[in-house]
Amino acid sequence: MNSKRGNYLTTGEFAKLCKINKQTLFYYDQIGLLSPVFKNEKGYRYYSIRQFELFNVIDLLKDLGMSLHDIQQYMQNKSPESFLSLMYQEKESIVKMRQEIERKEKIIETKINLMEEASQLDFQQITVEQLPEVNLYLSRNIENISSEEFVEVISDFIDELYVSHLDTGYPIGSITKQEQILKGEYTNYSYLYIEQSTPKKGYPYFKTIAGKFLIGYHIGDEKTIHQTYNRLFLEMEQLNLALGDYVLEEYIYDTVVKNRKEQFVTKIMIHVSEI
Amino acid sequence: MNSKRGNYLTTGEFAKLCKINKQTLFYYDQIGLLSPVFKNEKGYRYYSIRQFELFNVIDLLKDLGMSLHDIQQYMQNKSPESFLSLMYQEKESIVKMRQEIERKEKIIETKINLMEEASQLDFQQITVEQLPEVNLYLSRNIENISSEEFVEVISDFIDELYVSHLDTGYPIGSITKQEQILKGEYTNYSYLYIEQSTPKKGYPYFKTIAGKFLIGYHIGDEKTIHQTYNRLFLEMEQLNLALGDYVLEEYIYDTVVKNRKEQFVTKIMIHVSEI
DNA sequence: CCTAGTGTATATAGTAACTATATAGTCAAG
DNA sequence: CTTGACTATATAGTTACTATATACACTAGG
Repeated sequence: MNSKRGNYLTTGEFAKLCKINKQTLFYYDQIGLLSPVFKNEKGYRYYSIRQFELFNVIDLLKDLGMSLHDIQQYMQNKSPESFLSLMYQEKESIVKMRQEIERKEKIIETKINLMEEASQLDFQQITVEQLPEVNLYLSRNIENISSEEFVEVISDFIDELYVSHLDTGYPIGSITKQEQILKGEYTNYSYLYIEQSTPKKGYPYFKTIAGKFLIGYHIGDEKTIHQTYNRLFLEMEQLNLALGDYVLEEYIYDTVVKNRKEQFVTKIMIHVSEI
Repeated sequence: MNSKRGNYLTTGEFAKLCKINKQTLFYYDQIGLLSPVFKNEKGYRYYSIRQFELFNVIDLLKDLGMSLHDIQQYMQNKSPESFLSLMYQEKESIVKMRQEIERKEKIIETKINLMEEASQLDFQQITVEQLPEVNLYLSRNIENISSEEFVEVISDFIDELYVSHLDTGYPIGSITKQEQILKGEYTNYSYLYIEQSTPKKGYPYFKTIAGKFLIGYHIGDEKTIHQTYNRLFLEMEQLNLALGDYVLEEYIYDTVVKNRKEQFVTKIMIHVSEI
């Protein structure tokens, strides 16, 4: 039974088992991470089946983001105790990884929903809609702000999105107050915001928005947005609607899906009230 | 408002926002993946806040395993349609990634449990235990097999573990039939197995095992395992127990946690019956 | 026994995606 | 007008492979 070679595997066989390139095994041997149990007089490598379990652990640690160097450090002074504490540590890190993946899955779902919705839209159409409550996470106020301050606010805002996991795939939008709109300063925004499916309790800077909105779309660069505003104001007049407290702007198609600014599409939502 | 620089970010600012190395942005510009909206006459780069959303998408795709080259390919002919189909594709791949992570999380949990249990064991102790039902996934028969056949069976077995996701962190064990044990051929195994917390229906090669077992531990190389068997047989005699149908062997401490073979620990479970 | 085909080995170079270092120009504040 | 903190380019180094070139070994068929 189990003759000559005595249950050992050649490099090729072992590589196939591990589903990796044979060269990788040479490499692992070279750096001393995983060497065959013995080499014969011709230099042929022979691996034991037990080393497959070792390879699996190495592969696991690698997938969890550990460098080959660090894995080797562990392997050099391995013990049941150090293995156990390593596993506890990796358990923590994999939980974080899973949560990250789950977040990204949600972001992708949101992007899919947004794009599917967008594809159904007629950008020429102007509509009036009663918006149900929408939760917005706001930046600090950015009215009449300098470049330097703007950069700081943006950075803080995005850092907050990052640490509090508030980026769920929605675009960053902007709020402009009635005051600026009346002055024709359409790009003198008051706040940046990002929509949230559910409001997070205990955070400041949350605003819940609802009411009647006139919705239209601007195609092209931000610089020409006043034309679209004029078109929308005309429509408001005809419908006997007055400008409400603020206007929301959101990119529908931006640099992510279009090459040229002239093709960008911005959704403009004007808060309105009956006259 | 929003004076001179007009809401643009320098490379350093943008890098900080994206939480990446500034050099990486130079690199992305160089390979044409993500270039600033403009460079001034001194060569200074300026990024727009909208490019942050683009960076986020690039980063997302990168994390999902897409190469920078492929991301660039997409970016060169981007459109709402191609973005949508890319997202559908990535949604599928991220679901698979999540399932992989969940599997690895379970494997780590199993390893932790096994190591915690092992640390409580006294390897000198010989016990008799009534084992509740345990589900084992078996390899093909490997009695009196040649090296070549052994390699083939092992490969098929491990491939099956791989494709059917049967590796849940338990060690690979071996079953030896009474027949071989009586002949003193302790390493003429009949099957390899891996324990399963729940049996998968519809798979052949599943065996459910239960009954009375005499359990002892062999410390050291496989070659000296007959000594431990003799010790266990002596104990069986004293307890008036007869050898049952088979013996199970499992590594408790192997090459994953110990450096030298002399330190390996094998759990030996001898199926027994009252005389 | 020879040969073809498949395997093994080493050595070396190439790759992706950064990352670090060296050198030099820019800019704003005191 | 200098100092310190930025910007730039060019080039080399890093990690973890991956491919290629060359040579030796082993096995099965004629």
